[in-house]
Amino acid sequence: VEKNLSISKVCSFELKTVPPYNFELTVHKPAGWWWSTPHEKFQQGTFWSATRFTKNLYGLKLKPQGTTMKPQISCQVFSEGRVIEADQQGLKGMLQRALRTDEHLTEFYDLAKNDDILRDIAKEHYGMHTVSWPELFTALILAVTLQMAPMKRSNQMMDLLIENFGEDVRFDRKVVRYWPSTKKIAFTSPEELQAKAKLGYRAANLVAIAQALEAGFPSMDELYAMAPEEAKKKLLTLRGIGDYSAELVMPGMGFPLDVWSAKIFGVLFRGKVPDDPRQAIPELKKEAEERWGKWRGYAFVYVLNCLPRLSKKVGVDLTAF
DNA sequence: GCGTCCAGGTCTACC
DNA sequence: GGTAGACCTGGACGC
Repeated sequence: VEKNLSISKVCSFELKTVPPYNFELTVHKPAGWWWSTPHEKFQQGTFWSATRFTKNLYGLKLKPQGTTMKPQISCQVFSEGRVIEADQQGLKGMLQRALRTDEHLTEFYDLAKNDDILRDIAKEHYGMHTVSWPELFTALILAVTLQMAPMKRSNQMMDLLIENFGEDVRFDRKVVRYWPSTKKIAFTSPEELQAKAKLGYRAANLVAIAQALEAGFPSMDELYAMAPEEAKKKLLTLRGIGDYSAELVMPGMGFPLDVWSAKIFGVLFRGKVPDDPRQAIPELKKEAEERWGKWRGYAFVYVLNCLPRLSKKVGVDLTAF
């Protein structure tokens, strides 16, 4: 009989963050988006999640200390075996990058003060940072399953991928279900992915992506170390990854408009839903860049996490699209 | 019940 | 360099 072996704690450290930083709003966004896996847990101020780093699975227990203005995050890492010093440092760097602990928001809030769309919502979620994805492959899975499908179907594909090809991380008396590895998907046939995860035409793309990553594609940390344009160009070489997906995979670098968000920003910028939302995407992206510059990624996240308040303000139900 | 339509894009084949 | 058409397939809808 297989035992539910729990993995044990291997290291802990503190992460200093640049204020203002609200940990809960940052990892547990009001609109419900997850940080690393849909099955991570946030209970009574503590956050249990998981990630893969240099092929190993880790359980993560993160707890905010202090306040939004004097913030710090206590991190505990759980793993099957010992973790060498280099990987500990690597994990720490990954967390800093993915939790945006070193990002100064002063400039964004100054901009928001004079912006009709952002003024109120920046105050409402003061201290909320954007995050980046811990692991590249899982971000690519999200991008691929969001393509050309209603949200319900995308969720179904992701759930089935985790259920049939993913792994459980057991630690600290919690179970966090986690995404499949690149290795697992690289050696799975598109037909099997279609049958078991209902991926449709996306199955072949996902296998090709997994194989490209297995063959030595840069990691997420390495992509963030590149110039943004170079990183995007690299992502675009992956099969099935286009403009929208590349910007979704590296949030903060662009303005990943799809048909759904184009409707929302159409209302906010022009007072109405564009007649042809897909066609309007390039113009709306340009408008966002002119209006918010390098902070457009932040504006994107604040807007999409404050739809109820914005709906009241503009008199259109933005949550209904 | 059944048929039809299309979705939180991307790629290819043609101009 | 720009743009129709095809792409899997489960729901949502009309009848």
